[in-house]
Amino acid sequence: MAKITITDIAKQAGVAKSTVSRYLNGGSVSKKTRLKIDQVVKDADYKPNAFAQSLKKQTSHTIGVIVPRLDSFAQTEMLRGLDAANQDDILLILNTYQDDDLVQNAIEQVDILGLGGVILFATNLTPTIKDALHALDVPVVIQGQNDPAFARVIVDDNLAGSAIGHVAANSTNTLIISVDPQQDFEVGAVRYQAVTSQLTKHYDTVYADFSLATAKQVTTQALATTRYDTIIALSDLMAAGALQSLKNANVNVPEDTSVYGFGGTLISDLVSPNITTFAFDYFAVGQQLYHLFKQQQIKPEPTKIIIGGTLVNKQSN
Amino acid sequence: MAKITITDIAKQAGVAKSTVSRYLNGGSVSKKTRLKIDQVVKDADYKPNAFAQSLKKQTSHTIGVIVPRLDSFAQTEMLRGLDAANQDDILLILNTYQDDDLVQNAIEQVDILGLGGVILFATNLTPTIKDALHALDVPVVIQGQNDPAFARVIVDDNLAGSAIGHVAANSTNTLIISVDPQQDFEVGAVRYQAVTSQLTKHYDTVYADFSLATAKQVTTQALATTRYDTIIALSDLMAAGALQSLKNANVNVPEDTSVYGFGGTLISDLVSPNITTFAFDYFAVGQQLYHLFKQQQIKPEPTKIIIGGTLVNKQSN
DNA sequence: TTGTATGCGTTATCAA
DNA sequence: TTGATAACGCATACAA
Repeated sequence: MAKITITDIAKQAGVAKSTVSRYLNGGSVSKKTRLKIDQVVKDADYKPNAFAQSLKKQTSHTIGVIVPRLDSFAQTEMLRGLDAANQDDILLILNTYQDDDLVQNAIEQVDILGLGGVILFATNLTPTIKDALHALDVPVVIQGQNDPAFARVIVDDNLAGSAIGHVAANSTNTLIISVDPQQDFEVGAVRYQAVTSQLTKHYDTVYADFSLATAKQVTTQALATTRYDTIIALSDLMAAGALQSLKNANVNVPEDTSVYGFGGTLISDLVSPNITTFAFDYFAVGQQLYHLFKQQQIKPEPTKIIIGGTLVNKQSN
Repeated sequence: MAKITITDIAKQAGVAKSTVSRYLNGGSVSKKTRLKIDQVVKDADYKPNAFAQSLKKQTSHTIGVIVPRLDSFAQTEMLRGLDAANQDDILLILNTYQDDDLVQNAIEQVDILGLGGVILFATNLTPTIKDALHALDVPVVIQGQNDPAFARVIVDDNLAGSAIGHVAANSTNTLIISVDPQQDFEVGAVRYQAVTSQLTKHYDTVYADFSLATAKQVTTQALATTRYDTIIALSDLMAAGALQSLKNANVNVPEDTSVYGFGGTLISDLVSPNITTFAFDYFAVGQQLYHLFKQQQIKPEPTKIIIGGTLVNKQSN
């Protein structure tokens, strides 16, 4: 595809290239020349060069979206929401594979690539990462952690944790599959405490890393010594891991043990029995993230947006 | 973060900016000035402006990766492979949500954003899309369809289909959940025919669209009138859909009906019983895609790379 | 309303 | 080996 520039257009239309530029950017152009340029632009299939534009304007319409993992329904749903709300930006997805160092790298890319901003799906907001974010002079919006220093969209972990905890309140012996609060404060601390605040009897807590394999493993370990009538996993995928472990141990769900998850993602419907879960509208989270980002471009302020959800009773309790 | 340019570096080092440019690009610089610039660059934390570079060089180190859907383990595994093999490029992921028009849009972005190339996860290679790809003057690599006009990496659907078909060869009544070959020739025709070529008795074929919901629905429809001893779904997710339908119909797997899938993704382990499937190494596909792309940059030719796989016997047959 | 001239940050050409 | 200069494509201040 031959690269046709603004100069070509100007030449063919018999005007100066600044006139074409004005035409393109909605500046003042007479009706006559407008029509003339209209024509030329159309048959030349002209597309402005984004590099030149960005170089000139010192900013780009590309937003860096930093995500910890792509193989998660919650994340991809949020991406879908972002995409749906997106009007005129390019979303550059930067996968960090749950590695904090890669988050640093990704943030560096902002300067290198001249990104117009950052949307960060945060798990572990380390001081270094926070500093790097603050050093940026482009809008930053985060998701997943409720840090008052940033504009953010979060799901209502208090509501969610309480709701699940409430249903399981009278369990006599509960196993909670959580995550290290150092790794994800929002889930490992906020959601966790909302759950435990409702429980009236004894409970044990084990940590996994959001993966199915680890959740399965720690569950098996726990089951080796103890019998639980309830297992609450702080994510659907970890609940699925627990389910597999229970199956291996020949424990019936829900007859012997009830299982709960969080998220309401496809996974909760995929496994059997389906997992009773607190469903978040991650698509809406994505949409709100985009809107919040656009708002930050106009007026930066650490707004907080909370997205609710609903308890979905299925077959696992 | 103050934007520090090559001119600043030059000034501070007391040399011309062209010298700094040479320094940065491995041109000839005397040891003395090299050390001097070394120092300045380091404490200034200088990062070259990607826009200016791309504008000057008329190409960028950003590769557009066009993917039909993000919420698929196969796709994300390939992305992981791409990322892992990636040395010095930026991967711009363009999600098309299985919409052919969006593929067109994505290809247009190549010119607009000045992308250095395209990696396309293809499902439906329409003439329009093929034309658009050929019109590009940057390297193009595709995955998913075996079109001799393009450099491509594909999984061995003949092998896979035959393997599954062979195991199910003597089923008396088989239901195949396929996809419209117009929508995905490789799966809907190649993989499909490899399967049917092995079957010795009767089989019916229904179409779904790779989603769990549709697969479930068409299975339920089929079960309404007929009893099958085998169901072969051309993807794991569709097999999961079939499984749910069977469960609803109180058909036992594998006692009454055997179920097979393709992919070997997490899904086959998530559902119960686990699905016997033909597992592809999608991570390797991703890696090969990147290597093939880099090779295209040097010497364009429609190379074909085939990635094999293995039959994984689980509990569903 | 239009055109001229300049600069964004970088690379490349060509003398010195 | 070095440096002055032009050019990449576009946007804008300013003059006409």
